[in-house]
Amino acid sequence: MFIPIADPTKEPVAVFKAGVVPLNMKPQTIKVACSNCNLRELCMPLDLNAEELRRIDELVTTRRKVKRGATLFHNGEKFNALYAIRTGFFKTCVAAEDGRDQVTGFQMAGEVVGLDGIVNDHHTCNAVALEDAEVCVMPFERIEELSREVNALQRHVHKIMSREIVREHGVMLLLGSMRAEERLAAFLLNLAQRLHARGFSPSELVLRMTREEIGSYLGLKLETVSRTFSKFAEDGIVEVRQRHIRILNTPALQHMAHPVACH
Amino acid sequence: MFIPIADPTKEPVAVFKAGVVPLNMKPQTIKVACSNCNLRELCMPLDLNAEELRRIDELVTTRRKVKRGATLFHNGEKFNALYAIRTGFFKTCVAAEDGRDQVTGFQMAGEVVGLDGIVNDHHTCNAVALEDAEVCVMPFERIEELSREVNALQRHVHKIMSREIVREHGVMLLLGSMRAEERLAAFLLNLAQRLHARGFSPSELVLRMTREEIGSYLGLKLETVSRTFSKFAEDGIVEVRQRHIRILNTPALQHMAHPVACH
DNA sequence: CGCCGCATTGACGTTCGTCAAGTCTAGTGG
DNA sequence: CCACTAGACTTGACGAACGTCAATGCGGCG
Repeated sequence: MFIPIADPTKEPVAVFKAGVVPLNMKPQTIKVACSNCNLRELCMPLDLNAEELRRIDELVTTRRKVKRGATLFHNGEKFNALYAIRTGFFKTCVAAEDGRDQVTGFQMAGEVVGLDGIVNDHHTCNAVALEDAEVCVMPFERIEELSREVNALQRHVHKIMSREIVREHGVMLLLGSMRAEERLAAFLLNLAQRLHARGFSPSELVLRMTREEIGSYLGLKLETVSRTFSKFAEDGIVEVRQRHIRILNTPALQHMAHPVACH
Repeated sequence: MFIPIADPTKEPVAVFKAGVVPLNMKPQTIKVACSNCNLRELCMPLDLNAEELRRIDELVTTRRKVKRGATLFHNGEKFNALYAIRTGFFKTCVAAEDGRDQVTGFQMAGEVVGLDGIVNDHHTCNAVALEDAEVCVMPFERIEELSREVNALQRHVHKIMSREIVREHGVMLLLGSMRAEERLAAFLLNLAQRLHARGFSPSELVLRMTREEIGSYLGLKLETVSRTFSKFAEDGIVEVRQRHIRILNTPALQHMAHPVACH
């Protein structure tokens, strides 16, 4: 099956609890270099020797907190850096000049945002935190410099960009040829799978975005999203309580997401 | 205005006739190194010194002819190289396992295809020639090697990938929130603009793809594409004779593509 | 406790998809 | 050079899916 949303788990990844830190350390004393970050498997290359690991630590100059509702970067802003999400949840959206806007993705811990800014040296979309978040700032100049010397990093950067392109192909398939139920099913499965890869339950999730944001991403109106949730609930496929979702019947949901495999 | 399809003209580009070569040379004697290719401004970085230009010529190992209807690469195939289109016209499409497929883009001379293959070392879509075509084969290993040494090339590769991401954002906006007329208008304007940048008329174009392929790209059925063409013709905005299109009223078309800018 | 934003649900309308018939054109072979 | 054919395109009638508008419900936060 083709999974239409970002999938960093294509490369083997250890399962862990995101955000868990030893209780006997105060938060501000925690050394958060990439080399000992528990998200390293998600946002950094795997096969690094000690020397390379040390150099990779130079990539992140600062970290930055972004409050819920605040923007990490916005359309038109000068592009300087890519951002690796440490904690929190983002949406990215592009705006048509007539005011409509389209959510182009939802990003969570370990994923990288900002790739849109490279072409024109300015960002072409907005990245908005859907919950309080923290990101690692990686100046692009430094990424380019370092990836000339560390082959694994160069390869990694290429893969991250290619992965985003492939993800968007999947979204195009979804938007271009799926019906409402198929879209929502694919969306839920993808979210669940990404959360599962981060150590959360594979069947229980809390949506960080509104029905309207889901609708924008899926090319549907919020009422249609709501109705489709209700239909899934009636059919006993998921349990829906506001933003709390429990997937009761994963195979059924998968079957919805890929329709008529057999005629 | 947001233009939802690949736009290599964001960087300044000389206007020229594609495919024009001196008549006194036999085709097979033509030396086609990047350094003297008339498409260089489109697929290669601009600011290279003589030494770098020479090295760039090493990028293209071979050229490959692809007959109309044949595939350049297909889903599942091992990824080895990126391809710069010298002549001809391609579509790329992803397939859902149930048989539906979605056209993800149309590519013409000077554009690069194959980026989807980098993540998993295998292509995830098909690239099919819509007319007899010729491509420059650029082994990806070599691209990576060389871009470690030629900064402008490194930057260029990053930009090409980022541009593709931004293009796809535009397609998502189109698929997610535009109506049929808006989609087709945006599509025609984009095609015309890209052809214009290659030295063709800004208002007259020959479609290389079927109504069905246009429909797949735009998330519409072929009948809807056909009807929308007819409506544009009735309104005197374009003249349609099969695949020959003449844009009679560009501003009107632009107005269709961005709807209600003012309420 | 009350308010406000988000979510749900219903009734109705529009757009686009489906099905079907018919036309045009480019390409093929006699 | 012309007739034939298959594929592509057009057009119409109808229906389904989703959007729109509106009323109501719910829950979290101050």
